[in-house]
Amino acid sequence: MATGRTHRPATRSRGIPEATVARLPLYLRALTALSERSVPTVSSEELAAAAGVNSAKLRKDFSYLGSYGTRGVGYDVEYLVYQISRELGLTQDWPVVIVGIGNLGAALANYGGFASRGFRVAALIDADPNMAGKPVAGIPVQHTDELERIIQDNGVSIGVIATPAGAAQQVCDRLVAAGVTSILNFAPTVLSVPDGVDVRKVDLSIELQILAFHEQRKAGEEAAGEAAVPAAAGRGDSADQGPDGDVPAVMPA
Amino acid sequence: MATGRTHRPATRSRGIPEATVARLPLYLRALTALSERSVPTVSSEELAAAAGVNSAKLRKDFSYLGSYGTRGVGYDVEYLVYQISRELGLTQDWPVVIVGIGNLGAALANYGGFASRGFRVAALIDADPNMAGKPVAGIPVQHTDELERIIQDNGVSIGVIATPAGAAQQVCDRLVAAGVTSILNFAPTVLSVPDGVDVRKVDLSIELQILAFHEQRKAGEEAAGEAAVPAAAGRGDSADQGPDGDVPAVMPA
DNA sequence: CAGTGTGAACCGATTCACAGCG
DNA sequence: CGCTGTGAATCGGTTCACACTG
Repeated sequence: MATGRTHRPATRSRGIPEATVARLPLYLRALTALSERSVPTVSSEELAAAAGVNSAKLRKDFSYLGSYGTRGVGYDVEYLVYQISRELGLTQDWPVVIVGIGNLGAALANYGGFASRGFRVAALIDADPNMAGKPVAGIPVQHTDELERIIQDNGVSIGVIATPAGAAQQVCDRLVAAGVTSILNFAPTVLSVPDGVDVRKVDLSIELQILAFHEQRKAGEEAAGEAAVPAAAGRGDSADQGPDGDVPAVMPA
Repeated sequence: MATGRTHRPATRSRGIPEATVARLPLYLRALTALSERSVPTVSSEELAAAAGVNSAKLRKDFSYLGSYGTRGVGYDVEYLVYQISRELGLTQDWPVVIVGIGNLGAALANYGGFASRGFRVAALIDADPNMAGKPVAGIPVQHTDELERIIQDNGVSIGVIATPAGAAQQVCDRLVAAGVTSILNFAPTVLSVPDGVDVRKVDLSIELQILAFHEQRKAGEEAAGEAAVPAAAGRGDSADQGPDGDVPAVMPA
């Protein structure tokens, strides 16, 4: 869906399915953990369990990247870490700016997962003049007026929006005008962007609402007779942790 | 994917596709905005634009709920708000607990989107004794020791984990043992839970990594000749904002 | 012979296109 | 006549099952 129309119909050399791309970070995390424990190789079965997917899917995913395994043995952990990092573009480091330094923005700024993996928080930006200069996560907050200069000076192409919903579109427009081409949006709004700009959305309340839906189902089904809930032994580790599970949601808009 | 095996093979009365469920909150938000502006009816086209999806998908989605529209006219905003709220189970209100009151936990506690839509933050829980008693978003933080009691006293069935990765599984186990059956996990770990418990995951760094992948693609393709990037007129509002775009990711695990 | 790599079957979701209705 | 509702076509992704290989 997302990857809408006319998204590169040609130059279709190595087309990795979006669903696969969305899982690569998952594999990468699991592999990194193995790497830290100096595990040399893993089987698809083991790695799949660690990443929370099933092994057939994992093997299929890797087959899109190339044949990096050894039959009868498994995958070389270090090698795979490298290949996936490269595929995701994490061998270079990406400067990102975070706009909107409220609780959420601060949480993002402090989030270790960014710095550790190819991302560098180039600047924190907020509209509140009182915030200007204050350090958050060791980085001084700068005023929105500086936005364009910051983007350009640092060659930023990825922006994170953590502002209130009302400000999001305006911030988005300025980011895009200044040269940002990928946006991670935490504000609960639909952003409209020109063609060629990718937007991903993370929406906290939507996730809860989806859980509520399923929760309601569970409650309703107790009554509905039937041998409901087979209640197979606890701790069924195998199944998909369906991350965002999902489908990517990137769109040229 | 997520909705793995043997998930209610029977009692298949009103089966709403997971992909549709994941979009209902989106429609609901757009409808709420229209409702506040006292707009009485919308066409599928208009509503789809406001929600960031295409109209065919929206109509198909609504068709799973029933025939709530009027041909030649559109949908009644108020009525639809009610129907979707009911379908999502938001007419009742769900007490939730947030475990791990760091920056992220605090951001979640302050997040207006929860309280406004069927959710009530019943308690904030943190392992740090120094946090105990401190109010965050007007709610006093309680110590982890109280977790089981809090869950039971408040009949909490939905828990939010915003702890560091290392603590997540342990917290999860305790939540589940105390009776929680839906978990929203912000910690970058794969949680394993018994059958019948739903887990949804929100992972900040994964989203960025997916953006990086696409960003890298864009950079690479400039060189690769070809009439790349047709650059259709700016601000293409129609296309999917593919929210989490996604596929649900709920799993009985 | 254990475990990868992959064609083929399957399944759910999206899109198309138009019949049906207010 | 305009817009909904939906069967049919299509697409992308997942699962199956097994041939192949180190």
